[in-house]
Amino acid sequence: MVKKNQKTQTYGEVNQLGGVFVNGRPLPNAIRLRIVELAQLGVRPCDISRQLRVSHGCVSKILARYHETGSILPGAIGGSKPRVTTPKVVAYIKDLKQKDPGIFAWEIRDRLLADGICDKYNVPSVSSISRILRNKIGSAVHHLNGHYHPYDSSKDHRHIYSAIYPYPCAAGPPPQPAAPLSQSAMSMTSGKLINHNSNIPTVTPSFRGWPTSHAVSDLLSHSMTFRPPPQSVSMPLSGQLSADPAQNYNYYMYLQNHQNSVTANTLSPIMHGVVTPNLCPTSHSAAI
DNA sequence: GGCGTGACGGTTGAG
DNA sequence: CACTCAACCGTCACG
Repeated sequence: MVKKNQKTQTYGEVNQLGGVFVNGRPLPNAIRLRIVELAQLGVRPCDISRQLRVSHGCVSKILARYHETGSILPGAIGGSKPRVTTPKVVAYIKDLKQKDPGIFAWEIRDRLLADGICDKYNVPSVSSISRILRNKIGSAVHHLNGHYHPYDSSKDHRHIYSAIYPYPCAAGPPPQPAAPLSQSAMSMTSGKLINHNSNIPTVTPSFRGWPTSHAVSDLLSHSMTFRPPPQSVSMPLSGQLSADPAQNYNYYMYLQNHQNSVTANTLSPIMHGVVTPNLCPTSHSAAI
């Protein structure tokens, strides 16, 4: 596993356009930035695809996401859905049940909302509450009171996992549509963090979700200040990318991200919770 | 030729 | 701590 990761992340794979990519991993933020940047300069997606040597499907996907959410960042990879039946919620349900053995599951649900234990985004479904009553509080009492709910729709309550569900991974402000870059946004300097190894700006969301369009604009503004690596790799000005530098640049970014991932400069913002954990190195892999 | 989209093989991380 | 599984990824091929 580790061996395979190291091999893949070191060498990557080459797509039909000659670009280097790592299967299963997001493109580097700098590439994503370039895609959005070039699109806003009026470069056609097909040309962006050729210039950056990224598949047009990927360009299409990134631009579509940007227009929809205002973010260029990849989504949160991995992990499990948040649990709504936290110990606190279970304890509260148990308390309600003990105080009023005849209470219905839907009444408990209403109480959870009314009492501020849950909000509309993380309140358990009626069937979930029934399951809690059945499994965690005692089936005997539950059945004797005739409140057993035979239908278990536990597979159907995914709607409760909202984008603003308040847990560390998906919490945060709702997505905002993309807006044209403004000069004021371009000149913003707060709310960002510069990676000193690469001079690539990093947004500083304290959540694992989308940054605001301001954050994206900020990112875009600083992508212009990206410094090319000292080797033969160059980073042309917007709209003037040539194919080969793009490939080198692409490949360089993978190597650089791989190297950065184990440095204190990269780990520091992560430890301070200002970089999306999705972009953090893990114990299994150091890739972003 | 350009673009949207689904299948595919892959990675990730909470549980 | 190995495993599961559902989230995500980019590429590719098709229409």
